Amino acid sequence: MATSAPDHLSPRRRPRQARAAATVDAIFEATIQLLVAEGMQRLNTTRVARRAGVSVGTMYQYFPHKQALIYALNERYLEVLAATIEDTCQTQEGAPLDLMIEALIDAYWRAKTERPEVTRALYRWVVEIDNEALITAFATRVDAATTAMLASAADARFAEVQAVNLTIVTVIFGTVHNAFERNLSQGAADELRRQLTCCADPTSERRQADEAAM
Amino acid sequence: MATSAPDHLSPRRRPRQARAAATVDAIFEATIQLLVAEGMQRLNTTRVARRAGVSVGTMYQYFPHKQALIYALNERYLEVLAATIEDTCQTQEGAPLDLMIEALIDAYWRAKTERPEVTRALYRWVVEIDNEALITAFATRVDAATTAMLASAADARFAEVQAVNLTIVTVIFGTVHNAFERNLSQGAADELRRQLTCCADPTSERRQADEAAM
DNA sequence: ACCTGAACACCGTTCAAGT
DNA sequence: ACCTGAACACCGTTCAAGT
Repeated sequence: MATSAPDHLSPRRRPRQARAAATVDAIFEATIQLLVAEGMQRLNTTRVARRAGVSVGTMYQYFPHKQALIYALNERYLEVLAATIEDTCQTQEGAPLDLMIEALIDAYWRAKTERPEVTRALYRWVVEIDNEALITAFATRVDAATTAMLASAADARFAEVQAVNLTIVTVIFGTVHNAFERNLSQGAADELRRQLTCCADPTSERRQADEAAM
Repeated sequence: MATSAPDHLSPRRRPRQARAAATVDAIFEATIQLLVAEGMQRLNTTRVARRAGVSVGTMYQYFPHKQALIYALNERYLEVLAATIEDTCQTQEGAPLDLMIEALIDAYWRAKTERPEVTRALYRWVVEIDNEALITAFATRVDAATTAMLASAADARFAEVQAVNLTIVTVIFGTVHNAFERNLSQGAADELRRQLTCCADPTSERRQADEAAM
Protein backbone atom coordinates (compact mmCIF):
# COMPACT_ATOMS: atom_id res chain seq x y z
CA MET A 1 0.00 0.00 0.00
CA ALA A 2 2.78 2.37 0.90
CA THR A 3 4.33 2.40 -2.53
CA SER A 4 1.50 1.39 -4.82
CA ALA A 5 0.03 4.71 -5.86
CA PRO A 6 0.22 5.09 -9.64
CA ASP A 7 2.58 7.80 -10.83
CA HIS A 8 -0.04 10.23 -11.92
CA LEU A 9 -1.70 10.09 -8.54
CA SER A 10 1.24 10.03 -6.21
CA PRO A 11 2.26 13.09 -4.23
CA ARG A 12 4.47 15.49 -6.10
CA ARG A 13 6.85 16.09 -3.26
CA ARG A 14 7.12 14.65 0.23
CA PRO A 15 7.30 17.03 3.15
CA ARG A 16 10.86 17.25 4.48
CA GLN A 17 10.63 19.95 7.09
CA ALA A 18 8.30 20.11 10.06
CA ARG A 19 6.28 23.02 8.76
CA ALA A 20 5.75 21.16 5.47
CA ALA A 21 4.36 18.15 7.31
CA ALA A 22 2.04 20.47 9.19
CA THR A 23 0.94 21.94 5.87
CA VAL A 24 0.06 18.54 4.47
CA ASP A 25 -1.84 17.60 7.61
CA ALA A 26 -3.77 20.84 7.48
CA ILE A 27 -4.68 20.16 3.87
CA PHE A 28 -5.95 16.68 4.70
CA GLU A 29 -7.92 17.94 7.64
CA ALA A 30 -9.45 20.76 5.63
CA THR A 31 -10.42 18.34 2.89
CA ILE A 32 -12.18 15.97 5.28
CA GLN A 33 -14.03 18.80 6.96
CA LEU A 34 -15.23 20.26 3.70
CA LEU A 35 -16.13 16.85 2.34
CA VAL A 36 -18.23 16.00 5.36
CA ALA A 37 -19.78 19.43 5.65
CA GLU A 38 -20.58 20.23 2.06
CA GLY A 39 -20.00 17.12 -0.02
CA MET A 40 -17.81 16.46 -3.00
CA GLN A 41 -19.67 18.94 -5.12
CA ARG A 42 -18.64 22.01 -3.26
CA LEU A 43 -15.12 20.79 -2.68
CA ASN A 44 -12.83 23.01 -4.67
CA THR A 45 -9.15 23.68 -4.38
CA THR A 46 -9.60 27.32 -3.45
CA ARG A 47 -11.78 26.44 -0.50
CA VAL A 48 -9.52 23.61 0.68
CA ALA A 49 -6.48 25.86 0.52
CA ARG A 50 -8.22 28.69 2.33
CA ARG A 51 -9.50 26.47 5.12
CA ALA A 52 -6.09 24.85 5.45
CA GLY A 53 -4.60 28.30 5.72
CA VAL A 54 -2.26 27.99 2.76
CA SER A 55 -2.28 29.21 -0.81
CA VAL A 56 -3.41 27.09 -3.73
CA GLY A 57 0.12 27.03 -5.03
CA THR A 58 1.28 25.29 -1.87
CA MET A 59 -1.34 22.61 -2.26
CA TYR A 60 -0.12 21.94 -5.75
CA GLN A 61 3.39 21.40 -4.53
CA TYR A 62 2.25 18.31 -2.66
CA PHE A 63 -0.60 17.08 -4.82
CA PRO A 64 -0.31 17.25 -8.59
CA HIS A 65 -4.06 17.72 -8.84
CA LYS A 66 -7.32 17.56 -6.96
CA GLN A 67 -7.81 13.85 -7.59
CA ALA A 68 -4.44 13.03 -6.12
CA LEU A 69 -5.61 14.71 -2.96
CA ILE A 70 -8.76 12.62 -2.73
CA TYR A 71 -6.76 9.56 -3.63
CA ALA A 72 -4.33 10.19 -0.80
CA LEU A 73 -7.23 10.66 1.56
CA ASN A 74 -8.64 7.29 0.63
CA GLU A 75 -5.24 5.72 0.88
CA ARG A 76 -5.06 6.88 4.46
CA TYR A 77 -8.53 5.60 5.24
CA LEU A 78 -7.86 2.16 3.78
CA GLU A 79 -4.53 2.03 5.57
CA VAL A 80 -6.25 2.40 8.92
CA LEU A 81 -8.98 -0.06 7.98
CA ALA A 82 -6.50 -2.70 6.84
CA ALA A 83 -4.47 -2.30 10.02
CA THR A 84 -7.59 -2.75 12.13
CA ILE A 85 -8.46 -5.96 10.35
CA GLU A 86 -4.94 -7.30 10.62
CA ASP A 87 -5.07 -6.64 14.33
CA THR A 88 -8.35 -8.42 14.71
CA CYS A 89 -7.10 -11.43 12.80
CA GLN A 90 -3.98 -11.69 14.88
CA THR A 91 -5.93 -11.47 18.10
CA GLN A 92 -8.14 -14.33 16.95
CA GLU A 93 -5.28 -16.67 15.98
CA GLY A 94 -6.24 -20.18 17.05
CA ALA A 95 -9.70 -19.23 18.29
CA PRO A 96 -12.81 -21.21 17.36
CA LEU A 97 -14.22 -20.38 13.97
CA ASP A 98 -17.43 -18.74 15.10
CA LEU A 99 -15.55 -16.31 17.29
CA MET A 100 -13.31 -15.42 14.37
CA ILE A 101 -16.26 -14.68 12.15
CA GLU A 102 -17.94 -12.66 14.81
CA ALA A 103 -14.81 -10.63 15.50
CA LEU A 104 -14.32 -9.95 11.81
CA ILE A 105 -17.85 -8.78 11.27
CA ASP A 106 -17.60 -6.67 14.38
CA ALA A 107 -14.35 -5.02 13.34
CA TYR A 108 -15.51 -4.19 9.85
CA TRP A 109 -18.92 -3.05 10.96
CA ARG A 110 -17.50 -0.81 13.64
CA ALA A 111 -14.95 0.70 11.31
CA LYS A 112 -17.67 1.68 8.88
CA THR A 113 -20.13 2.90 11.47
CA GLU A 114 -17.86 4.79 13.78
CA ARG A 115 -17.76 7.98 11.75
CA PRO A 116 -20.50 7.39 9.23
CA GLU A 117 -20.23 10.83 7.63
CA VAL A 118 -16.60 10.23 6.78
CA THR A 119 -17.26 6.74 5.48
CA ARG A 120 -20.08 8.05 3.39
CA ALA A 121 -18.10 10.96 2.09
CA LEU A 122 -15.34 8.62 0.97
CA TYR A 123 -17.67 5.99 -0.44
CA ARG A 124 -19.20 8.74 -2.46
CA TRP A 125 -15.81 9.56 -3.68
CA VAL A 126 -15.49 10.71 -7.23
CA VAL A 127 -14.36 7.39 -8.55
CA GLU A 128 -13.37 8.51 -12.00
CA ILE A 129 -10.05 8.11 -10.37
CA ASP A 130 -8.13 4.98 -11.08
CA ASN A 131 -8.57 3.44 -7.67
CA GLU A 132 -8.05 -0.15 -8.72
CA ALA A 133 -4.53 -0.22 -7.38
CA LEU A 134 -5.83 0.96 -4.04
CA ILE A 135 -8.59 -1.64 -3.91
CA THR A 136 -6.27 -4.43 -4.98
CA ALA A 137 -3.64 -3.57 -2.42
CA PHE A 138 -6.28 -3.45 0.27
CA ALA A 139 -7.81 -6.75 -0.78
CA THR A 140 -4.44 -8.47 -0.85
CA ARG A 141 -3.56 -7.32 2.59
CA VAL A 142 -6.90 -8.29 4.06
CA ASP A 143 -6.88 -11.67 2.36
CA ALA A 144 -3.51 -12.49 3.80
CA ALA A 145 -4.65 -11.66 7.31
CA THR A 146 -7.97 -13.48 7.16
CA THR A 147 -6.60 -16.56 5.41
CA ALA A 148 -3.96 -16.96 8.08
CA MET A 149 -6.56 -16.58 10.75
CA LEU A 150 -8.93 -19.12 9.22
CA ALA A 151 -6.14 -21.64 8.73
CA SER A 152 -5.46 -21.44 12.44
CA ALA A 153 -9.02 -22.15 13.56
CA ALA A 154 -9.13 -24.38 16.63
CA ASP A 155 -12.17 -26.30 15.53
CA ALA A 156 -12.01 -26.48 11.75
CA ARG A 157 -9.70 -27.40 8.87
CA PHE A 158 -10.42 -26.37 5.31
CA ALA A 159 -9.46 -28.22 2.18
CA GLU A 160 -9.40 -24.95 0.27
CA VAL A 161 -8.81 -22.07 2.61
CA GLN A 162 -8.42 -19.65 -0.27
CA ALA A 163 -11.87 -20.28 -1.63
CA VAL A 164 -13.57 -20.30 1.74
CA ASN A 165 -11.74 -17.15 2.68
CA LEU A 166 -12.78 -15.37 -0.48
CA THR A 167 -16.40 -16.19 0.13
CA ILE A 168 -16.37 -15.16 3.74
CA VAL A 169 -14.62 -11.88 3.12
CA THR A 170 -16.71 -10.96 0.11
CA VAL A 171 -19.97 -11.83 1.81
CA ILE A 172 -19.17 -9.92 4.96
CA PHE A 173 -17.72 -6.81 3.36
CA GLY A 174 -20.26 -6.74 0.59
CA THR A 175 -23.15 -7.14 2.97
CA VAL A 176 -21.95 -4.46 5.30
CA HIS A 177 -21.33 -2.10 2.43
CA ASN A 178 -24.78 -2.69 1.11
CA ALA A 179 -26.43 -2.42 4.50
CA PHE A 180 -24.66 0.87 4.94
CA GLU A 181 -25.80 2.13 1.58
CA ARG A 182 -29.38 1.30 2.52
CA ASN A 183 -29.30 3.39 5.63
CA LEU A 184 -31.09 0.79 7.73
CA SER A 185 -32.81 1.58 11.01
CA GLN A 186 -30.98 0.49 14.13
CA GLY A 187 -33.32 -2.44 14.68
CA ALA A 188 -33.08 -3.72 11.14
CA ALA A 189 -29.31 -3.34 11.17
CA ASP A 190 -28.99 -5.32 14.40
CA GLU A 191 -31.17 -8.12 13.11
CA LEU A 192 -29.27 -8.26 9.84
CA ARG A 193 -26.03 -8.37 11.68
CA ARG A 194 -27.23 -11.22 13.85
CA GLN A 195 -28.28 -13.21 10.83
CA LEU A 196 -25.09 -12.38 8.96
CA THR A 197 -23.09 -13.78 11.83
CA CYS A 198 -24.83 -17.13 11.38
CA CYS A 199 -24.76 -17.03 7.63
CA ALA A 200 -21.11 -16.20 7.16
CA ASP A 201 -20.05 -18.93 9.52
CA PRO A 202 -19.29 -22.02 7.43
CA THR A 203 -19.65 -24.16 10.53
CA SER A 204 -22.62 -26.34 9.68
CA GLU A 205 -23.31 -29.17 7.31
CA ARG A 206 -21.19 -27.42 4.71
CA ARG A 207 -18.02 -27.71 6.72
CA GLN A 208 -18.20 -31.44 7.05
CA ALA A 209 -17.96 -31.71 3.30
CA ASP A 210 -14.82 -29.63 3.31
CA GLU A 211 -13.32 -31.58 6.12
CA ALA A 212 -14.12 -34.85 4.44
CA ALA A 213 -12.27 -33.63 1.38
CA MET A 214 -9.04 -33.22 3.32
CA MET B 1 -39.38 5.35 -9.45
CA ALA B 2 -41.10 7.17 -12.27
CA THR B 3 -41.97 10.21 -10.24
CA SER B 4 -39.44 10.17 -7.44
CA ALA B 5 -36.65 12.31 -8.87
CA PRO B 6 -36.06 15.32 -6.62
CA ASP B 7 -36.93 18.65 -8.19
CA HIS B 8 -33.43 19.85 -8.70
CA LEU B 9 -32.54 16.70 -10.58
CA SER B 10 -35.63 16.12 -12.64
CA PRO B 11 -35.69 16.85 -16.35
CA ARG B 12 -36.44 20.44 -17.22
CA ARG B 13 -38.83 19.66 -20.00
CA ARG B 14 -40.25 16.42 -21.37
CA PRO B 15 -39.97 15.78 -25.09
CA ARG B 16 -43.33 16.29 -26.79
CA GLN B 17 -42.52 15.91 -30.43
CA ALA B 18 -40.84 12.98 -32.13
CA ARG B 19 -37.63 14.83 -32.95
CA ALA B 20 -37.36 15.91 -29.34
CA ALA B 21 -37.59 12.30 -28.15
CA ALA B 22 -34.89 11.42 -30.65
CA THR B 23 -32.75 14.22 -29.28
CA VAL B 24 -33.05 12.92 -25.74
CA ASP B 25 -32.22 9.39 -26.83
CA ALA B 26 -29.20 10.64 -28.73
CA ILE B 27 -28.02 12.49 -25.64
CA PHE B 28 -28.36 9.38 -23.47
CA GLU B 29 -26.59 7.24 -26.01
CA ALA B 30 -23.76 9.74 -26.41
CA THR B 31 -23.35 9.93 -22.66
CA ILE B 32 -23.08 6.16 -22.26
CA GLN B 33 -20.59 5.89 -25.09
CA LEU B 34 -18.38 8.63 -23.71
CA LEU B 35 -18.67 7.28 -20.19
CA VAL B 36 -17.59 3.81 -21.24
CA ALA B 37 -14.91 5.00 -23.64
CA GLU B 38 -13.28 7.74 -21.63
CA GLY B 39 -14.66 7.65 -18.11
CA MET B 40 -16.38 10.22 -16.00
CA GLN B 41 -13.37 12.46 -16.01
CA ARG B 42 -13.43 13.33 -19.65
CA LEU B 43 -17.19 13.55 -19.81
CA ASN B 44 -18.07 17.16 -20.46
CA THR B 45 -21.21 18.74 -21.77
CA THR B 46 -19.57 20.02 -24.94
CA ARG B 47 -18.42 16.55 -25.92
CA VAL B 48 -21.76 14.93 -25.09
CA ALA B 49 -23.62 17.51 -27.14
CA ARG B 50 -21.24 17.20 -30.08
CA ARG B 51 -21.43 13.40 -30.13
CA ALA B 52 -25.20 13.53 -29.80
CA GLY B 53 -25.26 15.93 -32.73
CA VAL B 54 -26.98 18.75 -30.92
CA SER B 55 -25.90 22.02 -29.36
CA VAL B 56 -25.20 22.46 -25.67
CA GLY B 57 -28.21 24.70 -25.39
CA THR B 58 -30.47 21.87 -26.50
CA MET B 59 -29.05 19.59 -23.84
CA TYR B 60 -29.83 22.16 -21.21
CA GLN B 61 -33.43 22.32 -22.29
CA TYR B 62 -33.91 18.75 -21.14
CA PHE B 63 -31.45 18.49 -18.29
CA PRO B 64 -31.01 21.40 -15.92
CA HIS B 65 -27.38 20.42 -15.41
CA LYS B 66 -24.82 17.73 -15.97
CA GLN B 67 -25.68 15.85 -12.81
CA ALA B 68 -29.31 15.60 -13.83
CA LEU B 69 -28.12 13.85 -16.96
CA ILE B 70 -26.13 11.28 -15.05
CA TYR B 71 -28.96 10.92 -12.61
CA ALA B 72 -31.41 10.18 -15.39
CA LEU B 73 -29.00 7.64 -16.82
CA ASN B 74 -28.87 5.82 -13.52
CA GLU B 75 -32.60 6.03 -13.16
CA ARG B 76 -32.91 4.19 -16.46
CA TYR B 77 -30.39 1.58 -15.43
CA LEU B 78 -32.07 0.87 -12.10
CA GLU B 79 -35.46 0.80 -13.80
CA VAL B 80 -34.32 -2.05 -16.01
CA LEU B 81 -32.64 -3.87 -13.13
CA ALA B 82 -35.71 -3.61 -10.90
CA ALA B 83 -37.95 -4.88 -13.69
CA THR B 84 -35.65 -7.86 -14.23
CA ILE B 85 -35.79 -8.78 -10.58
CA GLU B 86 -39.55 -8.39 -10.43
CA ASP B 87 -39.81 -10.72 -13.38
CA THR B 88 -37.60 -13.29 -11.78
CA CYS B 89 -39.56 -13.18 -8.56
CA GLN B 90 -42.86 -13.63 -10.34
CA THR B 91 -41.55 -16.55 -12.31
CA GLN B 92 -40.47 -18.25 -9.09
CA GLU B 93 -43.80 -17.80 -7.29
CA GLY B 94 -44.49 -20.97 -5.30
CA ALA B 95 -41.20 -22.64 -6.21
CA PRO B 96 -39.00 -24.32 -3.60
CA LEU B 97 -36.80 -21.95 -1.68
CA ASP B 98 -33.46 -23.06 -3.02
CA LEU B 99 -34.59 -22.48 -6.59
CA MET B 100 -35.76 -19.02 -5.66
CA ILE B 101 -32.44 -18.11 -4.16
CA GLU B 102 -30.59 -19.50 -7.11
CA ALA B 103 -32.74 -17.62 -9.58
CA LEU B 104 -32.30 -14.40 -7.66
CA ILE B 105 -28.55 -14.69 -7.52
CA ASP B 106 -28.50 -15.60 -11.16
CA ALA B 107 -30.63 -12.64 -12.24
CA TYR B 108 -28.66 -10.10 -10.28
CA TRP B 109 -25.33 -11.54 -11.23
CA ARG B 110 -26.21 -11.63 -14.90
CA ALA B 111 -27.52 -8.08 -14.88
CA LYS B 112 -24.25 -6.82 -13.44
CA THR B 113 -22.01 -8.91 -15.64
CA GLU B 114 -23.76 -8.60 -18.95
CA ARG B 115 -22.27 -5.24 -19.88
CA PRO B 116 -19.57 -4.84 -17.27
CA GLU B 117 -18.21 -1.60 -18.70
CA VAL B 118 -21.56 0.08 -18.35
CA THR B 119 -22.09 -1.28 -14.86
CA ARG B 120 -18.67 -0.12 -13.88
CA ALA B 121 -19.12 3.28 -15.44
CA LEU B 122 -22.33 3.79 -13.51
CA TYR B 123 -21.00 2.40 -10.26
CA ARG B 124 -18.22 4.87 -10.61
CA TRP B 125 -20.81 7.50 -10.99
CA VAL B 126 -20.04 10.84 -9.44
CA VAL B 127 -22.11 10.29 -6.37
CA GLU B 128 -21.97 13.79 -4.99
CA ILE B 129 -25.42 13.69 -6.42
CA ASP B 130 -28.26 13.13 -4.03
CA ASN B 131 -29.01 9.60 -5.13
CA GLU B 132 -30.67 8.47 -1.95
CA ALA B 133 -34.12 8.80 -3.44
CA LEU B 134 -33.05 6.58 -6.30
CA ILE B 135 -31.57 3.92 -4.04
CA THR B 136 -34.55 3.97 -1.71
CA ALA B 137 -37.05 3.63 -4.52
CA PHE B 138 -35.07 0.76 -5.98
CA ALA B 139 -34.77 -0.99 -2.62
CA THR B 140 -38.48 -0.65 -1.93
CA ARG B 141 -39.41 -2.11 -5.24
CA VAL B 142 -37.02 -5.02 -4.95
CA ASP B 143 -38.05 -5.75 -1.37
CA ALA B 144 -41.68 -5.96 -2.35
CA ALA B 145 -40.92 -8.43 -5.13
CA THR B 146 -38.60 -10.67 -3.13
CA THR B 147 -40.72 -10.67 0.01
CA ALA B 148 -43.74 -11.79 -1.97
CA MET B 149 -41.69 -14.50 -3.59
CA LEU B 150 -40.27 -15.77 -0.33
CA ALA B 151 -43.69 -15.80 1.32
CA SER B 152 -44.88 -18.09 -1.44
CA ALA B 153 -42.14 -20.68 -1.08
CA ALA B 154 -43.44 -24.20 -1.52
CA ASP B 155 -41.24 -25.71 1.14
CA ALA B 156 -40.81 -23.04 3.79
CA ARG B 157 -42.77 -20.63 5.96
CA PHE B 158 -41.09 -17.74 7.75
CA ALA B 159 -42.13 -16.21 11.00
CA GLU B 160 -40.59 -12.92 9.98
CA VAL B 161 -40.38 -12.70 6.23
CA GLN B 162 -39.30 -9.05 6.37
CA ALA B 163 -36.20 -9.80 8.37
CA VAL B 164 -35.24 -12.89 6.40
CA ASN B 165 -35.83 -11.03 3.17
CA LEU B 166 -33.65 -8.13 4.23
CA THR B 167 -30.81 -10.45 5.06
CA ILE B 168 -31.04 -12.43 1.86
CA VAL B 169 -31.25 -9.40 -0.37
CA THR B 170 -28.49 -7.51 1.38
CA VAL B 171 -26.18 -10.49 1.42
CA ILE B 172 -26.70 -11.32 -2.22
CA PHE B 173 -26.54 -7.81 -3.62
CA GLY B 174 -23.73 -6.76 -1.37
CA THR B 175 -21.68 -9.82 -2.16
CA VAL B 176 -22.14 -9.48 -5.88
CA HIS B 177 -21.28 -5.80 -5.73
CA ASN B 178 -18.16 -6.53 -3.80
CA ALA B 179 -17.15 -9.43 -6.01
CA PHE B 180 -17.55 -7.16 -8.97
CA GLU B 181 -15.45 -4.46 -7.39
CA ARG B 182 -12.71 -7.00 -6.80
CA ASN B 183 -12.51 -7.98 -10.42
CA LEU B 184 -12.28 -11.71 -9.67
CA SER B 185 -10.99 -14.27 -12.14
CA GLN B 186 -13.61 -16.42 -13.79
CA GLY B 187 -12.72 -19.45 -11.66
CA ALA B 188 -12.80 -17.53 -8.40
CA ALA B 189 -16.07 -15.89 -9.34
CA ASP B 190 -17.69 -19.23 -10.16
CA GLU B 191 -16.58 -20.77 -6.90
CA LEU B 192 -17.76 -17.76 -4.92
CA ARG B 193 -21.08 -17.89 -6.64
CA ARG B 194 -21.48 -21.57 -5.85
CA GLN B 195 -20.78 -20.98 -2.21
CA LEU B 196 -23.01 -17.91 -2.11
CA THR B 197 -25.87 -20.01 -3.39
CA CYS B 198 -25.51 -22.31 -0.39
CA CYS B 199 -24.86 -19.52 2.06
CA ALA B 200 -27.78 -17.31 1.13
CA ASP B 201 -30.22 -20.19 1.34
CA PRO B 202 -31.73 -20.15 4.82
CA THR B 203 -32.82 -23.77 4.35
CA SER B 204 -30.85 -25.56 7.02
CA GLU B 205 -30.94 -25.75 10.79
CA ARG B 206 -31.67 -22.04 10.84
CA ARG B 207 -35.04 -22.41 9.16
CA GLN B 208 -36.41 -24.85 11.66
CA ALA B 209 -36.08 -22.20 14.34
CA ASP B 210 -38.10 -19.81 12.27
CA GLU B 211 -40.72 -22.37 11.53
CA ALA B 212 -40.99 -23.35 15.15
CA ALA B 213 -41.65 -19.70 15.97
CA MET B 214 -44.73 -19.62 13.78
C1' DA C 1 -42.01 23.58 -29.55
C1' DC C 2 -37.52 23.09 -30.46
C1' DC C 3 -32.85 24.40 -31.62
C1' DT C 4 -28.29 27.35 -31.86
C1' DG C 5 -23.72 28.96 -30.13
C1' DA C 6 -21.33 33.07 -28.51
C1' DA C 7 -20.72 34.97 -23.92
C1' DC C 8 -20.09 34.58 -18.98
C1' DA C 9 -18.66 32.71 -14.54
C1' DC C 10 -16.33 29.50 -11.89
C1' DC C 11 -12.64 26.69 -10.69
C1' DG C 12 -8.43 23.62 -11.66
C1' DT C 13 -3.72 24.45 -12.53
C1' DT C 14 0.64 27.06 -13.43
C1' DC C 15 4.58 29.99 -12.78
C1' DA C 16 7.36 33.98 -11.80
C1' DA C 17 8.53 36.07 -7.77
C1' DG C 18 9.20 35.86 -2.86
C1' DT C 19 11.18 34.03 2.21
C1' DA D 1 12.93 24.05 0.97
C1' DC D 2 8.82 26.12 1.15
C1' DC D 3 5.30 29.52 0.19
C1' DT D 4 2.35 33.18 -2.52
C1' DG D 5 -1.50 34.67 -5.62
C1' DA D 6 -2.39 36.81 -10.07
C1' DA D 7 -3.02 34.89 -14.64
C1' DC D 8 -4.60 31.40 -17.81
C1' DA D 9 -7.40 27.66 -19.70
C1' DC D 10 -11.18 24.79 -19.60
C1' DC D 11 -15.82 23.69 -19.05
C1' DG D 12 -20.67 24.18 -16.94
C1' DT D 13 -24.47 27.11 -17.78
C1' DT D 14 -27.25 30.94 -19.80
C1' DC D 15 -29.82 33.68 -23.02
C1' DA D 16 -30.97 36.38 -27.03
C1' DA D 17 -31.90 35.13 -31.45
C1' DG D 18 -33.39 31.81 -34.70
C1' DT D 19 -36.78 27.83 -37.21
